[in-house]
Amino acid sequence: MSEMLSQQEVLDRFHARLGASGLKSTQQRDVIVARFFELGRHISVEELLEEVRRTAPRIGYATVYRTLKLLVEHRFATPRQFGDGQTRFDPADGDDDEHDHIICLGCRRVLEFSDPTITARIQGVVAAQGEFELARQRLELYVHCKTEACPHLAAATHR
Amino acid sequence: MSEMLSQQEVLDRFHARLGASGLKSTQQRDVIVARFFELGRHISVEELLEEVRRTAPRIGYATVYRTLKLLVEHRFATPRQFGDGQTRFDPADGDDDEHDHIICLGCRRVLEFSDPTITARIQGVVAAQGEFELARQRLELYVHCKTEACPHLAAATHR
DNA sequence: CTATTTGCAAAGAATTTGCACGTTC
DNA sequence: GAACGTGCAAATTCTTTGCAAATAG
Repeated sequence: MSEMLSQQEVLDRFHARLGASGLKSTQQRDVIVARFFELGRHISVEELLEEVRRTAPRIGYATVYRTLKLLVEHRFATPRQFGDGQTRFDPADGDDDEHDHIICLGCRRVLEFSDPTITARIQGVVAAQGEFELARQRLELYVHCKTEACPHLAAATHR
Repeated sequence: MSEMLSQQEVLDRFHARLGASGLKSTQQRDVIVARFFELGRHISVEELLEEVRRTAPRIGYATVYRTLKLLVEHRFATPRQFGDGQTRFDPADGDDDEHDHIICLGCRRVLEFSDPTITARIQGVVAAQGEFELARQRLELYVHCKTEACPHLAAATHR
């Protein structure tokens, strides 16, 4: 697990990596990327577009999609699908910085967590197999939370 | 973990559950459901439609979608998204019978596995939190496999 | 006979792409 | 000023839905 980096540091690393790939830094990209890291948690394209348009109203959603794709390719974002039909994106620091999710089936809240004992167990199992090299893991726990705010209307299915 | 049931038993249980919900058993549903359980592993709608049309060429894909939705609602199938844009469905026995997946980023093969030591650890963590009731877990390990058949062209992203 | 289901085609929703115009390097 | 990026709208892809005809109980 890598240490915490500031938004600015991550932005700088992103710029550096753009340059290294012969890509350009543009106003739109800067706004999108900055806001993405400011907000900092599993956001959908639509939410991000809305946020970004406060600063730069003429940005189109194709640009947001394209910028997020770029972020994903360079490992500054991780796409997630929790089963409600929309892809969410999590910021990452450009290295590997994974965490897992707890999703409440009632209120659709998504919490992040990370538990080294689980991770260790997983790595042990994969290593024991010997046939695979682990690239990435994804663990999602679908739960019913015990908050009053949460409608406990047994959402029986994933969607 | 529940014991193995034959296809026929699962089909019968499905019929019983249809009746109990005031739903009808039709030729199309029977063909789709039977084939789904015969094939037995994370299949896409398109693949299933193709399979089913060998027996009943006039079946439309709306029917396959609707039947799978029905199966999901009654817990005879579990929807999965591995990041290639298509929903896959896993057969289940109508109770809870979960397993996890290893997905090769190179060749897109999907293997099932289940490891009680991991599951135990997860349940321990959730229980320790006390705030959640675990409904379902999903663990996916994205790997590069060491088969020759597998193109090791570092598919860096999820898609 | 009546409610449910089907097949088709059209509608929706999420995402990608073609292209003329703008911007960066 | 050449290459890359943007915005728009149209295209794609996956999934859902409306409706008249067919079918199960």
